Amino acid sequence: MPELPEVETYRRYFEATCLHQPIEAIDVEDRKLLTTDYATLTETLIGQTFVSTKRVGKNLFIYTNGGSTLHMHFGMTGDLEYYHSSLDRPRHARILFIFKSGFNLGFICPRKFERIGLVEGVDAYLKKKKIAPDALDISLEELTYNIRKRKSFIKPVLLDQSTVAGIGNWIVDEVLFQAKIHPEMLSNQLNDSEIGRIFSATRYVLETAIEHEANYGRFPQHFLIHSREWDVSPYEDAGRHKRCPCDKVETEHMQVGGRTTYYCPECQVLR
DNA sequence: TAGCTTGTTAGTTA
DNA sequence: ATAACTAACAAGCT
Repeated sequence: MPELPEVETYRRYFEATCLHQPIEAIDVEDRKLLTTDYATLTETLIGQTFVSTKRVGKNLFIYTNGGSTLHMHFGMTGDLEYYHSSLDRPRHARILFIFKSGFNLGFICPRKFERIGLVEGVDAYLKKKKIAPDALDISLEELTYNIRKRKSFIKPVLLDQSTVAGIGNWIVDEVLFQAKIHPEMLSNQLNDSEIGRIFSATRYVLETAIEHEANYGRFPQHFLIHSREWDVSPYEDAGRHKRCPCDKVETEHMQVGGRTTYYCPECQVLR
């Protein structure tokens, strides 16, 4: 589920656990997960310490005391877990950063869509990958420009990381719901009011999600996300409801751009 | 069980 | 050349 709020939560977790400890070893179960060859990765990082972090969209960058930059992308199912005893090694922790302190950071990737590697620099990486400013940093002007220059359904345009960075399939549905915009509105036909609502809703949804450490079950009841079907604990399941918060109709779902899309046919009408 | 899945990108088409 | 769209990627879950 790693959209922007998860990655921000991982970033804070990493900062709280992994800084300033010499790296003793790196264990890689499957080298396909690396974007840097294994020898270079270990030769560069062993003996160094992590000193600070930066997040842009769904990308986490970690700086070391030796001037290197490590990049992590969490794909669809990535996670981090810091632990001590090797008996506690989490399931699917396919890359381990083993610190001299005896603690370990597990990079968890059940479906192997995740990636780790060294990058030359954050700005160069973002430019090469055509990643737009972070969804919490982008200006209304730049967002407006990036939306209007495209001619497609607004949902896939917002999912495109070159429009704005950090929005994934669940957040985009929530943003469009809060902004009261149908996911199949054409991006180049949105007026200033509508784009303004997308801009505000993006910040509101992301800030709320980060506050709750991306724990969707705890989101406010007027969020559309409670209509989604997902794997939750029985506690969270009790908060799930298919009725739109507007209380007029049930939410519906369809495919937009090949992705499952939830929306309220009453609140989000095609114009 | 066969079909679904949160992200990204190579490949195809226009 | 560029933009839009689709399918594929890997593996786990139901």
